[in-house]
Amino acid sequence: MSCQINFPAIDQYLQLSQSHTDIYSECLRTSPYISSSPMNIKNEDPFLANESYEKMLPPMIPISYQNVDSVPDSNSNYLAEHSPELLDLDDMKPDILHDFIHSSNSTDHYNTEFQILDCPTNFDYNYFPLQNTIIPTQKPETFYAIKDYLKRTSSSTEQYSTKFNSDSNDSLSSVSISPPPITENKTSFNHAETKITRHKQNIHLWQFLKELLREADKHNNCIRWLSNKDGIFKIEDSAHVARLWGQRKNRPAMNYDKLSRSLRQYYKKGIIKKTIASKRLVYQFGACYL
DNA sequence: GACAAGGATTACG
DNA sequence: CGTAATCCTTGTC
Repeated sequence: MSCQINFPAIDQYLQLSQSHTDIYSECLRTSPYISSSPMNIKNEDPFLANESYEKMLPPMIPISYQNVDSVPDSNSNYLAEHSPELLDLDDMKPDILHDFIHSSNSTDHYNTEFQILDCPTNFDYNYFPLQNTIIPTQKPETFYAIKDYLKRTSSSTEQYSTKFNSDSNDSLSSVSISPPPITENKTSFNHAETKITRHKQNIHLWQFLKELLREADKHNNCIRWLSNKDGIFKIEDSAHVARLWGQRKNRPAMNYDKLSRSLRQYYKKGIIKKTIASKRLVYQFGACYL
């Protein structure tokens, strides 16, 4: 069972990798997640076999071949010679994810399942987990599916059997996700030699503000939406918001003066702007960051 | 006095 | 190098 999906970043990956036929063949051979037809998703994975996940996951891309110093087959020499020319697939994941998110957002089928909050043009892969990017509205499995996808693509050494528990204050049910099959071929690669880096979560101010806006009730309404649709919000208690920001960043000396300076730095990037009729303590997220 | 705008410098990952 | 933190000046309400 397969489905057609179009992801430019994956296209690019495949295009580049096609010149390395042997390597690409090796990718196919060693990964159960990418089919011989580039745009098809194979459903050998029990995780993907679930109908509800079928269209939601981009093909799993094998982790980077860079730094692989022992390839236990006849392609060993070829890989060793060509691996520096290959893209670091870890580096491509942001683009792939970006494609995926935008694709999901623009597809009617998914519009009712996702609420995309953040789709910055300079998608920051370092900033995970995704719960600050995607809010599950109807199908928590969808959210967890992505989360699990990221988990699996970012760390092949982790155990895949993960149980995600929903917050107690909403109606989301918990979902158990089974481990994907690890083939002999796949595990034969020396993954320990590949650079699998878990970047430390480093939240940005605009992301933090969105977080507060999402749970305004928890913070005495120190910040609230004036127009959620247009991304216009008002800081009702500047000192409180600054204090919360300072707590998050472990900067006890944070105040609104400094926080607002950081906000103004966003102007030229289009992340945040002042509203047309500029009002005190009222800001607006740029269209790409809604 | 609180906020806005933005220059300059420094800190940090 | 990018993002903030920090400090500062000038201006508005």
